[in-house]
Amino acid sequence: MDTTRTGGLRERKKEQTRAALSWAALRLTVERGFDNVKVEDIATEAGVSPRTYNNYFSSKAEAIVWRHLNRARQAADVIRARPADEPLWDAVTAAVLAHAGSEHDEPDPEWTAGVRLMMTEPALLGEMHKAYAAANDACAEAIAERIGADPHDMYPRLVAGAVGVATQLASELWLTADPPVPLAALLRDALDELGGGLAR
Amino acid sequence: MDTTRTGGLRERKKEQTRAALSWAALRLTVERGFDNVKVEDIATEAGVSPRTYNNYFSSKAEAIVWRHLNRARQAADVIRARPADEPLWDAVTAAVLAHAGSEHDEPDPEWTAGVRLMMTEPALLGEMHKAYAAANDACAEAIAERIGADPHDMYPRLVAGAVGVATQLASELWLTADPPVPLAALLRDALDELGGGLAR
DNA sequence: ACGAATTCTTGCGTGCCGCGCACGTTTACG
DNA sequence: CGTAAACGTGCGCGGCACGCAAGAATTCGT
Repeated sequence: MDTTRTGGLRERKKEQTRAALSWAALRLTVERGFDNVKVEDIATEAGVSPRTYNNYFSSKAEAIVWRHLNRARQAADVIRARPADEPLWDAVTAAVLAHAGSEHDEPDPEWTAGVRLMMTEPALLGEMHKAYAAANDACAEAIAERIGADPHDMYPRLVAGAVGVATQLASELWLTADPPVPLAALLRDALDELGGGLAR
Repeated sequence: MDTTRTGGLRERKKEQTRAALSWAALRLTVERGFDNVKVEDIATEAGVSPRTYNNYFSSKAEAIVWRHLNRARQAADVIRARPADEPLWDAVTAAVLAHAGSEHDEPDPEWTAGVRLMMTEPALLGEMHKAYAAANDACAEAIAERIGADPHDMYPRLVAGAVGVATQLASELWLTADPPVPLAALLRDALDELGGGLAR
């Protein structure tokens, strides 16, 4: 009876409208600019009441960033999927690189537009950083599992945080690179630098 | 005629009211909680019109975090003040440690309350992360100067970002440490780990 | 298979916030 | 000392987040 693996029919519908909402918010904001979009527009676009919109997201920014946050969270699963005998840093590096579109660019213009929007619009910067922080926590948990540490310890969270910084920085440089540069290369550079030690 | 080094009489008055505003916002929010404080209260507390408040800060969160941001910016100057022959990482480490209350704790309860508030109240998290990002940019600029690199290069910004993560993480662990631990120790641990390389 | 209970959606109303506009006052400068 | 620029302030508007309660849809027990 279940079309997907998650049983609840109701939950699937919820996630579906939530995704539609976030998608509509992103699309409209890219088209018109952040403050030329009213909540009513987003709700209408997704076929829902404006009031319902606020049952899913408590701010415009939250709706827009949600997709990006979801994607960032998956990085934790990719880390978990790495072979257990791999050294931690190699596993993390490989996971991040694999998660960010292996080696050749498939820019996915819709997604890059989203990233560029987040970094451009000041009203979204805060929410973006919150999303990165949440993703870092998820990664820290995965890393802690892997090395058998407490998720509240310093080391796993430090590693996760450093990876987050590298990702953010690589993304930003990638967006503003005048001769386009593959994202994977930037990521690898940043991660290698962190892995090798900043004191040199 | 000038009581301080910055000449403009007008500018000093501006910075003064801005500081008063930020201080009032912080104090009231610590006392009553974030959404039990109205802008009118903050403005009244600082002896200014509510309308004027919005000429200085465009949101409650911005006002509260402003002091913290200002303090974080100073870290860049501390880095610049380090002897030029010192290796980069040592200079950065020393600067951060010196900037965060050398070795023995002078908790400054007013300030710790502010930090705890920022990390507790979800409505402030976004603005806090934005502040850290701005501070990172300032530090990256100082670092770039020191090593004679372009501020837009990857390396200085990576170093600054890593330091920012270490600072954030150390602060958080410090606030939630059941047997109190000196902040400097946590900072040193995090920075050493980053300096020595995360691949081990 | 059918009715009850839980959950979701929606309309309405409220309080607050950010900001544009215009005017009076204060400050800087020649 | 007079002119011009910058600042503070009152007024008002559009929008947003959310509490509340009623209606609709879905799940579950039997």
